[in-house]
Amino acid sequence: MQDKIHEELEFTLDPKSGVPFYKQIILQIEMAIADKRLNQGDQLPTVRGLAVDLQVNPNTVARAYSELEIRGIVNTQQGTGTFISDKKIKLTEVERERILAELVRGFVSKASSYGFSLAEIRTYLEDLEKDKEE
Amino acid sequence: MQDKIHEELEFTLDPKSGVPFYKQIILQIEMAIADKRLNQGDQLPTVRGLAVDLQVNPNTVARAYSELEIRGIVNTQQGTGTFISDKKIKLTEVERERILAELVRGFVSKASSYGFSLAEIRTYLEDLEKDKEE
DNA sequence: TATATTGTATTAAGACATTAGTACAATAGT
DNA sequence: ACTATTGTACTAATGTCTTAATACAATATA
Repeated sequence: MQDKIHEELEFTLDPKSGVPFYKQIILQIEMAIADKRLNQGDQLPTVRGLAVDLQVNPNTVARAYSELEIRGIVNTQQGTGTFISDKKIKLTEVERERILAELVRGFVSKASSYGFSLAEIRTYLEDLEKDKEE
Repeated sequence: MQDKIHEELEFTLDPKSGVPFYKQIILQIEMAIADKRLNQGDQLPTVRGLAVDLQVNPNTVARAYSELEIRGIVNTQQGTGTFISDKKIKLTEVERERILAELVRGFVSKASSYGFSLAEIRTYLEDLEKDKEE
């Protein structure tokens, strides 16, 4: 048993968005991790619990958790629950670098096609960092 | 009529990748733009020509071009061809900012969920820039 | 060792995505 | 005008995605 479930997560689904339910769940968990509302060891809502809240089939929640598990972002244990994993002990620096490179590559190629330069993107990120500090 | 078609583009398709043909075409064009192998005004291979080269139906190439056209990345004219568009005269600064923000938002939230910090991502981009200069 | 709680597996329905076949339409250049 | 060259529309076949129904399995804990 680890930490308690964060009640303040407040997941919601938008059926009109065209984004599949399970992807919306993944995105909201990613966001919560980025915002530090979810941290290592935190328990996610249970598959069943979240399914009831969101009024979807448990499989839909399970699929979201399953994708996050494949990525190493959560750990799941039957009978126990699903928890934000402690990635630091699982990924080597080489693996981290490879994943980041892959993420960045896809992002940069898309941004470039819109006419954004590498420098422009970096500057934008710098501004984002400054905003966070304030 | 504008510039000649770049012969050195060398598009290829990997049927085993699981990525749809039309998406592979889009990605390779985005890459070529990022690498400056394609620049404003350049003509892309014709729908039919590329279809023959890649051994796919013309509609598959047309679909790739069509998506790029919707994004404002290429301009298409029947009887004439498809060309890399001059985005600078079409997008306002506000629109540019909005698009970049949207791209970055998705990317950062995903990267964060893998445990990458904003600072780490920015540093990685800086290194990329330095590599390009060399 | 019950039994409640947690996640998992299988299947099927419906919608959507992907591609090819074929025919059509607009423009350029003679 | 003619004709070659360019992109486009329509349709059908096939596969994939998304979700739900339902039943199953592992763990925790009383």
